[in-house]
Amino acid sequence: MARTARDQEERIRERNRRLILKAGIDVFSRKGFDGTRIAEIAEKSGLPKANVYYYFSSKEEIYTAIVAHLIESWDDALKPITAESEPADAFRNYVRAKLEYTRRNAAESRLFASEIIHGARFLKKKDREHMRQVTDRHVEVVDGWIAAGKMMPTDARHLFIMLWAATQFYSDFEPLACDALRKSRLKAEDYEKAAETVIETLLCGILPKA
Amino acid sequence: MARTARDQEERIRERNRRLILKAGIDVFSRKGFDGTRIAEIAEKSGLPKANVYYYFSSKEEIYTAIVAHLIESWDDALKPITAESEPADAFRNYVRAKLEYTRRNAAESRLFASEIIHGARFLKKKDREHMRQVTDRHVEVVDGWIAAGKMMPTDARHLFIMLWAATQFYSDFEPLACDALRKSRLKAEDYEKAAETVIETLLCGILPKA
DNA sequence: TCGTAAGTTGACACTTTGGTCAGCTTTTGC
DNA sequence: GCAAAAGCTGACCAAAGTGTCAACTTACGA
Repeated sequence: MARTARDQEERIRERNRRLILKAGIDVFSRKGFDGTRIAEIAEKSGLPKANVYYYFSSKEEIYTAIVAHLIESWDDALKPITAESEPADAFRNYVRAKLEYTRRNAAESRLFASEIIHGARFLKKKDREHMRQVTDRHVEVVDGWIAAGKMMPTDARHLFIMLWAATQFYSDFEPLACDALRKSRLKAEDYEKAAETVIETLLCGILPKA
Repeated sequence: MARTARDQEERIRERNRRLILKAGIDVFSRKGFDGTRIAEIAEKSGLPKANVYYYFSSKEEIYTAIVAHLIESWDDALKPITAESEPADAFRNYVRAKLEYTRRNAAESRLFASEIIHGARFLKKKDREHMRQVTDRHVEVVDGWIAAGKMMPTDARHLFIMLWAATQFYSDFEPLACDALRKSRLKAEDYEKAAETVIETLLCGILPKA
């Protein structure tokens, strides 16, 4: 038999933990930390409540596990920003990748947004430091582009904030986005149009060329 | 004596309701709807809990009163966008006004952001419709500018989303903004710099002119 | 000054909910 | 096959938190 004891054990652990975390993302993102009841996570994951506590020792532990995990997964979206690439291509790809990511992972995105809005209570020092360093590295890249005359002189840090803000908005504040666009739901094509507008506005400006 | 009975009565009512709403903004913005305990609002407002329930029949009523009130106060920030003004001036003034407003009213801003992120559960139909109509009117103005050749053709609705996103970010996601800017706290000058960057980026684009 | 309405409040009832636990079943390693 | 470890779970508890209430005080109007 191919599956060893250890294998099987890990399989059960992993499967159930994943079920719990997945249900947690769903509920936490809709209700926030305090609004979430473990009973609902248990229900969603198809496990009895006591079983949830067998794998996680507290509500906070589930929550922080989710937050920590999704921070890692964001690094990918920033990949397009490298010193070797051309600014125009890099920003185009970044905006597209980020919008696509938040569209597909809207729940995680909202969960994180809610966490930050309420003061980043449960965001671990380590994870914050990681994000700061990733930002620093990308700021350096942009400053390099500016020094090389490939870009107008701009404050790179504020620029990244604008990019983050614009790309998060559609998923995090979906009700507002829907209202502003006069749509009942956002579809892939709305995100396409969003990417287009953000990119065009950023790269070309909104005034007629002098 | 100038103050009549009616006056006095209103004075007490108004004063206490205001105390409660003010405390509510503070606590709701930090803890969210579910994380907020009426006891804490009572404490902050210096009133006993039972007295809070004398003026508001439920937690939800306090919350929705706050949300409804702050939606009105936002209309002011959009004042600069009128058909008569020049696009460049209008956007400049709008961004400045909005950033200044959110800086001074960060708690309200976060409270509203949290409400939207969690699905706008308590946002009244009437208030949503009001916001939609305000947006519509401003979209018409921008479309007018475009038709008159004063602006590059751009999707006005996505443009307003970008503006909203960028101007809300610094207050709503202050911890992230601090990290990105490598500051421990945001000061007025940081908002100044933010306004500058947003305006420059929007109006001129980030690439060297062709 | 006195009756009435408004305002105040400590104590309490009731529900929700995070977390525990003791005993059970299943799986594993040998 | 069997002991030990891992996994499972219904029942329970204590804390917290919303909303109520009946009695009390203050303010007002005539």
